[in-house]
Amino acid sequence: MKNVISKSGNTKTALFEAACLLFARGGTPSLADIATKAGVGRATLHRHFSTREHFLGEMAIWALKSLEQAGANASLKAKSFDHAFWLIIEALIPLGDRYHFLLRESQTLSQPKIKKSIAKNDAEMRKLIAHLQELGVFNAEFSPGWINAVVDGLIYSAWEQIQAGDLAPNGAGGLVRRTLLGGFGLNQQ
Amino acid sequence: MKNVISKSGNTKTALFEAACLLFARGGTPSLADIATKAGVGRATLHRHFSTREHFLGEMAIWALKSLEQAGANASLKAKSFDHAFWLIIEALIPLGDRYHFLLRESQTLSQPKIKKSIAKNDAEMRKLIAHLQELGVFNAEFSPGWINAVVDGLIYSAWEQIQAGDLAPNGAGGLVRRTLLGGFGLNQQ
DNA sequence: CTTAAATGAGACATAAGTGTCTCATGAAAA
DNA sequence: TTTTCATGAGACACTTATGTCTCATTTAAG
Repeated sequence: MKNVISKSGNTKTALFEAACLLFARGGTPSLADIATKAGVGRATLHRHFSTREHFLGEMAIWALKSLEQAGANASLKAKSFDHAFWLIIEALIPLGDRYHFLLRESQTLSQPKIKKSIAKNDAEMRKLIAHLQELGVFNAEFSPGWINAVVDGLIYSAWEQIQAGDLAPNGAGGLVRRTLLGGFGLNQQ
Repeated sequence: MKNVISKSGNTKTALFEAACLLFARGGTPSLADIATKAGVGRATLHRHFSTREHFLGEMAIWALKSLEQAGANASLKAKSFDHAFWLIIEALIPLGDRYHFLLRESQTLSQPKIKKSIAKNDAEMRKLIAHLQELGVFNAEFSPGWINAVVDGLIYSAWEQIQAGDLAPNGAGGLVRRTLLGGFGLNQQ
């Protein structure tokens, strides 16, 4: 019996990762573009996914699971809610392109299950933020929804700058943290 | 002789605004979708624009000019560089969808002139940010490039929340300002 | 009121992307 | 080494979007 971590699994992952990069550039890449970027034949893509919609649906599930896994792994190492939050951010930055795909592009899919999962994770994030506000980590003056939206944007911006070579990967988590906590002002409050 | 601010001008503007909204939803809308959203016939769109590429090019120019105009108008009222910056932000938030289109979607166009103009405006923004760092408004610890990227993200996030009804338009400018200057921490620096 | 301009609708042709299929090749498992 | 599985290439059919055109209608200007 064949090892389930097969080349098939590698092929799918290569396709999903290629698609993420192409979507991050803007526009809507064709299946042919995605296959080429992944280094596989278009026929191979069609062997694994019957339609474009099917491919994007599976991709969204893959992105969701890997992001949830990254978040869960980060939370396991946490010593506090505060710590957990920053570890999650750090874990999500390298996955900024698939995070962006999940929040932006996959919304056009008619996949209530995925939308539900995204909404659930979003609600959990806002809950954590609200809790951190109670703990005095975040200013309660701001709505958790707004802080959450800003966090999403920072994760993607950091990923983009790393991609462009303008930001060192190892320093990204700290940069996002300092940006979120202190802003860019000089103690003018 | 007909008034140049004609229905033709109104038709084009309706198409550009409709396209902005559709692009903001994610995905790549068809010309038929855009025409329908704008409330005009597809043949009419094709009378004004010979190809899809032509339409998107003209749209990018329109977006660029209106954003530049909004920025220039804001700068005229400014009493200082600091003041100018915040007035520009406030002016750009309601145009968040076309700002987003310009930065994201139009990058896929093969239009060096537009890319050049976008790069020029971007450089000017970073220059203003660097100047504000010298003035002590912004913390020089952060790169102007990073601050600029965060500003772009905040403008779009604010626009999205207004669109969704989660943020009052009149309070958006102040929210972005407080976010940028103070972050979400509680004076933990 | 008349004329001109703009537009809508829809048919048709073209182009691009998608989906299916077959044959051949390469890689991996038995 | 043989067999099985995965894949590549490319042809072909289908679908969708785009681009063109004509006729009719509406709107605006004279």
